[in-house]
Amino acid sequence: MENNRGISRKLLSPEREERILAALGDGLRTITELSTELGVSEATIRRDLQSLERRALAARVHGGAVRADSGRGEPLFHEKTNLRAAQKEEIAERALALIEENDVIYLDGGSTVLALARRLGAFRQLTVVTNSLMAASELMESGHKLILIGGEFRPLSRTMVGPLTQPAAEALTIGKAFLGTIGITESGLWTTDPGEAFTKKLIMRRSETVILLADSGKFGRTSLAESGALGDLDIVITDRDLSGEYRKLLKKQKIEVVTQ
Amino acid sequence: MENNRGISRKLLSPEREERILAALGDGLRTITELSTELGVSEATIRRDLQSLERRALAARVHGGAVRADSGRGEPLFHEKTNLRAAQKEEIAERALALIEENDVIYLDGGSTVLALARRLGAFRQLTVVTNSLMAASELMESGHKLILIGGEFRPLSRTMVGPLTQPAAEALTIGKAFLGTIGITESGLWTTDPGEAFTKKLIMRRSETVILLADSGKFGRTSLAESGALGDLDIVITDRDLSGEYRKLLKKQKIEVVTQ
DNA sequence: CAAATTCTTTCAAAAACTTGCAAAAGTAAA
DNA sequence: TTTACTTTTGCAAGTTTTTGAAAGAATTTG
Repeated sequence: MENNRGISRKLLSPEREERILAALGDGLRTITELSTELGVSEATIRRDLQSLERRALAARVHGGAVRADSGRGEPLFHEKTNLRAAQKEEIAERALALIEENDVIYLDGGSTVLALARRLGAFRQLTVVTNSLMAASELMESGHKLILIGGEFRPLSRTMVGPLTQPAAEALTIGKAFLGTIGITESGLWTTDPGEAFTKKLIMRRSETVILLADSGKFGRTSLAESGALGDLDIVITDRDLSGEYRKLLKKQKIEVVTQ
Repeated sequence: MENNRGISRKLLSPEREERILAALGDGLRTITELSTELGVSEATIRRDLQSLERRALAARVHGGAVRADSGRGEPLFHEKTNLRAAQKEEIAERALALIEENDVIYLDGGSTVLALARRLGAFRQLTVVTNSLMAASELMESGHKLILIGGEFRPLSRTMVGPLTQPAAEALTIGKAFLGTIGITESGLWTTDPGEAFTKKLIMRRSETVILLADSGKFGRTSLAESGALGDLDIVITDRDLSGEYRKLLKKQKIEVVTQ
């Protein structure tokens, strides 16, 4: 037999894939539940879930799994995708006001920035640099000059991240960078993936103006990897629910806050 | 019998093709089911499905098969030309035979290479480098490691091209590069766009084995930009209609020709 | 910290797949 | 029609993949 390095399955039949995803439909399911429900052993369920996880269709947790709600490229699992949709649209609208014709802008991954990408039809001629395949799809036929940062593809966020993004990014100078984030605290920005953190920091260095798009729910949240300091930011666009505490914190760092 | 590299059937009768596709109509069917249903041996069913798969009409999985079109999530972007589609599928099938588990491969733009990308599910673990957004979309959920070459986006071909692709490409070493082309003549390969030519040449330099996928209609055609010399190629995969003239030419350059 | 649960890895059996071969079924030319 | 040739088919041998069980590692819980 061939050496397959721990990858234990070639393909999952579409039928069972379908059934598992359906079973995962309503929240978290345990391995035992899935096993009895589909009439196969727990070992098999584990292998199936491995396959689904590898393709970013499900996320495993100790004892079970949840569906990776394919909400257009947002890394949210059991959590709601569109709970803050209204705020995100508002924030995108405000970000749009910061853009001028002929700008060179950078678009990060994340649903808030994607909402901004959808609005760029309002302009005639922009140079858009991005590491997000979602944003790129959105802008493919826009007529704007589109530059993709290469790198390793991260299925969960549908972005290119990691060290390979460096050489290409170093060759560019960006006017306004629009970034999203998982969380923001006193000590800086937070992201789930180290590769993503790497690329975010890189882009901040190469940008004249760094603009963070973060709804108020992001404040106070942390995650695995630190992806930049507050001092790296020039402008933060958020919604009106931002607490006074963070308002003060940003002010102290001389960061312009756009709200309302 | 002729040597067909594992492809064991020339043609499937339209009548049985019809019957099998009808049987596949509603979801996944097992080989045994199909065998008893159509009254032929399982071996024959397997060969029939092989034929259907080769023409992208059905997808096989361990234990059975599903219809290709009924499955979810296929048509991401509409494919333009179905010109020479059969040849392209054949060529892709031969190209697939050159790939081994754990290879590092490069996929160029173009519909022939895209047909190859669609078949990569047959492997568990590949590293796929590409400058094609179509190929990337196809492989997003494949579980393969996917690396996108960054650069300026060229809408027509949905690829990243030009000088910006250089820094990222220079950082990689590719095992097998699968390239398409607009035309191929005595003096080399031809492409419509200088930026695309630049990137093709770059990739050839970074690849151990350069494999050109070109149906016989490409031979003798030129275009705006020269994108490489014949000497840069190691293998050419084409269809059986290749004229003796070009056969000789490739032989003289010590290029392996895979046909039929 | 230990017990209980869950996960990963390994193994062997079962199921499914591929390939080579020879017989059967087609096809085309004489 | 016969003959020579090609293609398809079913079988069988050999290979690969999937699966469930079990042992040991890792994680969670009390």
